[in-house]
Amino acid sequence: MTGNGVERTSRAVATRQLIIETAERLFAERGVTAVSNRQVSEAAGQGNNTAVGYHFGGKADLVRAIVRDRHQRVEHLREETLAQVRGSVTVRDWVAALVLPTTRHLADSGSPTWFARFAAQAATEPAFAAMITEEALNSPALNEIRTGLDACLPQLPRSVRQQRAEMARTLMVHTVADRERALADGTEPSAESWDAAAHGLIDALTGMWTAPVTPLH
Amino acid sequence: MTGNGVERTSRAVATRQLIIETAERLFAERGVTAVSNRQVSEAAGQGNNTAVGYHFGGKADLVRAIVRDRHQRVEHLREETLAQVRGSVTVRDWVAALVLPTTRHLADSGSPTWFARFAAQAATEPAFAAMITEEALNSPALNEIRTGLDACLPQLPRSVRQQRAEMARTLMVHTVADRERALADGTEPSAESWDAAAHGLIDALTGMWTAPVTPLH
DNA sequence: ACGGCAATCAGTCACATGCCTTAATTTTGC
DNA sequence: GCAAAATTAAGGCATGTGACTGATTGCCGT
Repeated sequence: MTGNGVERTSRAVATRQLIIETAERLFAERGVTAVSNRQVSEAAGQGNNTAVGYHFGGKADLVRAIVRDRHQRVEHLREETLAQVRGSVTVRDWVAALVLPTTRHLADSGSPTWFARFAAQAATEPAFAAMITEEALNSPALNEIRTGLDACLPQLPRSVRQQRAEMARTLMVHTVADRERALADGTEPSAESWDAAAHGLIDALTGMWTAPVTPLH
Repeated sequence: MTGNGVERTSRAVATRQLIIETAERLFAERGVTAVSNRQVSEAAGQGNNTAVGYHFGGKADLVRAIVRDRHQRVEHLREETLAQVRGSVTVRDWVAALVLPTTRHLADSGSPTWFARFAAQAATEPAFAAMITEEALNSPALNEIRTGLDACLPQLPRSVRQQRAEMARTLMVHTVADRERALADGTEPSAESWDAAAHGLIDALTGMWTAPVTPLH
């Protein structure tokens, strides 16, 4: 049947993983909707042109599988980081806990990487945006970081808090994607390393979260 | 010949404009690459299924035309705003000059609007990203605002300035797109009005730009 | 009024895609 | 080992797409 996440034969999980990685790369380079399931299957070396359909169901399910695969890897890093910040009441610490797991993962993954560009596109594409945010809520560590950050900013009005949370998410996703794209293009990235990019992002996000709220008019 | 921007008959410019507006809507709702030229032509009421090809050349040229059309409208508002801030040395003033023209244009355009979502997608799609940034550089007012803002932050290192400029751009584009999407979905937007969203964005961006730069390690 | 020409319409063709069917091959449960 | 299930291979089919072609409409200046 359609591989629905249940453990299958080792060959099957290998091809699943191969398709996931191939698709992530193609999607990042050419665009999620611009790449057909057929192209993914063929690029993954599958003679069967319906390999994506067989293993995942459809493109949406493939996208979800890619996201889950990466989330799973980043989650470990998030838990590590979380252990070090837990109990802190400093905005910067919690912002760092939000940023560093992702950038560390990218740095550890060698070069080139594709996940950041893929994620930015998937989050922007109307067909997948809802799914992406939905998947993000499944991370316990991420939710704990969010509440920890909220606790550092008790005076922030609800609407401002919500707006800044959206902005923070947007900023993280697209900033790392921009750097990844620059690395892939060969154009000079604005930060020397993933660590430098992360620190710049943490500075900026901390400034954003702690910015004074001016009244309307 | 292919409508290349030169003034043609009134019927042609009318259909061109009709296609532009139809395409903007379809692209915003379903995704730029997910919508075919054929669908755009038909949705615009053109019996000819190659109307897009005839009037614009290809999808990339259509996207460019949409962007130019909106840029042109926003540019007027930018010049007005610019006249009021010119000479200021306050970061917040220049940030406001960056944000308000777009949000004002969206507020003035009635409801629903589609440009913000379209722009966010086009800027993220690898096939169009370069063109979008290229088009953005054609705005004299925008460039003056950028230099004005830079002048307010003379102590900022080059790399940090560049990184924050990218972040500011990303943040503006996607934040207004998020609000537009929320309006279209019927979900509660995090800001009550375009003005409120703009002020929240200005607060956040000002905080981001003026955030202290911490050294690495 | 009328002839030229831009603009629109209508139909066609080659091609890629998603989905389906069938067969071959590998893995698993017993 | 062996039968059954799972996986991969291979090809076909209907549909949608971009590009091309020729016919038709309607506006323009003379």
